[in-house]
Amino acid sequence: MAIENLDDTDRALVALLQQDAGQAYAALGRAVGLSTAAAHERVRKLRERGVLRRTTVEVDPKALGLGVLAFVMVDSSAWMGDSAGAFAAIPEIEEAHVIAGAASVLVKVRTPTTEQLQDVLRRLYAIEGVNGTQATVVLESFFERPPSPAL
Amino acid sequence: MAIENLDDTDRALVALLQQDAGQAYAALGRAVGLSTAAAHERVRKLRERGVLRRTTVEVDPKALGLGVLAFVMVDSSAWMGDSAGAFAAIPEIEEAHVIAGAASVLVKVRTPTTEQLQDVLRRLYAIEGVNGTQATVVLESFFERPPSPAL
DNA sequence: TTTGAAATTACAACTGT
DNA sequence: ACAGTTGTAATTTCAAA
Repeated sequence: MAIENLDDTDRALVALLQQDAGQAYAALGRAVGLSTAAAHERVRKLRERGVLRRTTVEVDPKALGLGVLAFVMVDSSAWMGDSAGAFAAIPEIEEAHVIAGAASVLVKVRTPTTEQLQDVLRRLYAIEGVNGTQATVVLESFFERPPSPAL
Repeated sequence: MAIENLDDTDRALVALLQQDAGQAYAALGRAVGLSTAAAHERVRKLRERGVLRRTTVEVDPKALGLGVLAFVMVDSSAWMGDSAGAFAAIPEIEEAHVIAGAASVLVKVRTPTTEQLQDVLRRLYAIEGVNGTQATVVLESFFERPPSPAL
């Protein structure tokens, strides 16, 4: 699952789909020099192998009423390695990563208001082992984009 | 563009599309109690209004050879408000946010190796006004998911 | 909302490597 | 066996009534 063998065609297909997952297989095939069915089969296999996960839509967070974005460093006294579930149970948390360094978990949080951000912090404190948080509020997002495939 | 008026049906459609943007309009309509064409029209308008942006595929970063994830706090002496382009020009940077607090920009970086992470830091230093970076390497990602619509 | 034509997807059977 | 090609049936999209 980790080390996958992707050729140039696979990588091109991934890049094209990241840009626009709605386009027809015929268009994908044309772009990489393959027939419709061959492009289809390649993509099916990429999905099967787990290289491609779900197809989603990017949303404008502000339009959903999510105007506040913050990153929170979560300090803990205990080993947080299997607390993934506790973080996932807080829907406002978009990402949670175990990090090297001072704090032990870094989370990305989106809420409608700063009051609700505070409420998320309260719920973070309720997680077993958590003994401190340090929130950094985002003033402006320059951009957020999908990972670009390594050369 | 910022304050949008979404009813419950719109929000349900957004949530369904985030989960699986590939499903047919007939299925979407059934799920929210609408005809195929009505669901289609709703989604078309959500796109038009910019609530829904592009449809993409989620990829497994490891499968693309992107095994290293890090968050970097970028300190600067000058106003970084219009340096978005300079950050966007570094493809390894997935997100860049202007933040309140000590450092002035927070970036999310994905690279194949830590050597290449170091190279990204070098390129960050080359940006006008940048005078310091502080990288935090991710040991394990619990999860990364799309923003869940506010209640 | 329903209808229907055009486009697209999904699945064959087949071919060459 | 494997990956690709063409052909075709079943779905789906999407505009018009």
